[in-house]
Amino acid sequence: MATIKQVAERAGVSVATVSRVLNDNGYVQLNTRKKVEDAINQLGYVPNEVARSLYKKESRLVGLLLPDITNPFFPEMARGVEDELQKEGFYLLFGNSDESLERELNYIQTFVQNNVVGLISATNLADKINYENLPIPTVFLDRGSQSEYSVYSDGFEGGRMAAIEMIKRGSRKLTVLKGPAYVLPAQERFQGSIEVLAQSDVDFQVISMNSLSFQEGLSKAQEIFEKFPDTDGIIASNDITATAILHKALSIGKVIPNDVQIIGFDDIQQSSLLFPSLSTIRQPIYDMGREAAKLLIKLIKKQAVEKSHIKLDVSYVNRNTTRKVR
Amino acid sequence: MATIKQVAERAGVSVATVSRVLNDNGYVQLNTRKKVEDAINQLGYVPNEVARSLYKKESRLVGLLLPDITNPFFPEMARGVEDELQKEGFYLLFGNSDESLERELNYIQTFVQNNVVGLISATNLADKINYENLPIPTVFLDRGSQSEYSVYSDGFEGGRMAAIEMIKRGSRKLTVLKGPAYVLPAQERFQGSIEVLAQSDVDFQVISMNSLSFQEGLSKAQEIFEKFPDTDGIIASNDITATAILHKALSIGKVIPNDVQIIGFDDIQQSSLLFPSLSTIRQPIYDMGREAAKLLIKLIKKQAVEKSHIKLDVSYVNRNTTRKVR
DNA sequence: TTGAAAGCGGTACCAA
DNA sequence: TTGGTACCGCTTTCAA
Repeated sequence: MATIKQVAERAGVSVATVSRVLNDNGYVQLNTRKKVEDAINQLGYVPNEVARSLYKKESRLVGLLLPDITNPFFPEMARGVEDELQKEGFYLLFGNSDESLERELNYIQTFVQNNVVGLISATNLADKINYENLPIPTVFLDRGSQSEYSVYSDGFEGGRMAAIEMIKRGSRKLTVLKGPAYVLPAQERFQGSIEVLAQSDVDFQVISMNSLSFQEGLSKAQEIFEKFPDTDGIIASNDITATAILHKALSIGKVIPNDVQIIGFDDIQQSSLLFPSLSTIRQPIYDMGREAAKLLIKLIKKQAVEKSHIKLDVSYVNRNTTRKVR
Repeated sequence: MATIKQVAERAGVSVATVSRVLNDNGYVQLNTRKKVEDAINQLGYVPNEVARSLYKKESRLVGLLLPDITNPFFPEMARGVEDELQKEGFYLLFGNSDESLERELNYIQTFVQNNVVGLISATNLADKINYENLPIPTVFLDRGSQSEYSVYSDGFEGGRMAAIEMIKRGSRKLTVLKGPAYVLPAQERFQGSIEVLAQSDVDFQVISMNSLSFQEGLSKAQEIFEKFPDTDGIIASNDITATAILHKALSIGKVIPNDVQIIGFDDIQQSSLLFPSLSTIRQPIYDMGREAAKLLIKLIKKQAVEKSHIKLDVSYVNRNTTRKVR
């Protein structure tokens, strides 16, 4: 690995001059520049980002903290973040917290130690407090308005939509799944659904979940179909649990959507691949990632930020676990 | 952010001494150590990794290069890599290449500029050549033996298994999908299947695909069912295409697996969630990630490496797109 | 057992 | 328009 010193020697100039042509600032005569560029090419020199980062006290690195990239919700989001950051020449330091506070704090510290210029966090667990004294801007993804900068989607409205569609499509005895309290976005969805249902003429019941896992969905579905065999519509907390419910329903011989309508939330990729394909409330996952990155970039560059809380719209995706509307 | 100098001042010692207690080497008297530790705690000091990295010419960072995290195959792999690296205190710099050589080279360069201590690459496109003059060890993931260090699974044997199972379960007119030439692992699978079929008494045909996307799977399925309506078994290149085929088959009224058996490759998470769930050849995706990380760690630590090419076993996963064996 | 100081590879100020 | 050099925060050698 060639260094700036070697380039300077070969070009017969000082390191200061090399630095000038590298960063394209200060005065450099044309033929001096030429000499330096030749030397750079001959040596295959690339500047050491670490040295640069040390002096400037900032890098081209951004930290991205996710609960678990293995959850199909997050890869799309990560991709949105990356694609947007890449345009501006930023790179990702990346970690999964598994919703463990210890892991989360550990990653945050490591990111900071490595001079990241910003942080995007999509975890549920951590309190704002853990991010408060950081020397760098932070954007929270997929969580509500309590934090200073955030990008999320309109869960409340999504919950409303889900309930409205279920009723419109004929369900009269609904079951609403309620996600665990620490998953904030799931709470908003739930509230939205409840609001609509409470104002309507249908019966409904609420089942609380301890996690949004497939396994948990399966066992809750079992419970629902056993205890309330006349349920004709289920509003799930996300697509994973909706998928589990669909699975269980099919395996015990329910006809979907005739016997039971099912609606999910998120619209992860696989939801359209199920058979029957899953009707759901779509979050613009990829765009959420992009918006978060765009917001962070503005913060990094200390540009004016018009909105510090960016709420994106959700939409109903009509597929085959809900009935045709008459 | 406190610096080592501030710690030294507060503790009334030199920075050299602070460094010694930090790294736990050299002689430090017990009460000196105490003073330093107190100062560290009072100031909330954490060492600057960038400065450390600059001097030592190595970091705690590892580069991970994937084609696309959005492809459900890769998150699990990435998780395996991360979980193993984390144990040793390494962190991930991460990028998606989209199989673009330009992006790939760009990421590699950035990784190197940031002093990564090692690299794991799961891309298909890039030639070994792009990695040859790197100053750091590289492990190739999910690709064959041409490269110096690699972790992959036994695609050839997997391809054989797929064909054997299809025949055993009664298919007599098989269609084998062949992935694009640049996706090396897909070629091996294909070769394995072909070998078995060629030695058997069944009819078979080969359809070449230009990509392993869902869309392409859908259109090839259409073609197959139109042109060869008597096909009673399809061996797909991966689970994504198998899913597309399943979809198309169901939508035109085929009964699965009675009319047509379908077998995939990979066993990505969603395959078990389909209805009917997808029979497939399972790659130990998570373990592949872990093994790659373990191998890289050995290389980084310059420990002896017993095997530079790690081939993991695949297995047949019997689900509901293949028939019960009599 | 401790401290002074050189050096890692850059950037940027100041003087020439 | 250029070069010398201090400095970023840390590690390590050498001398005390």
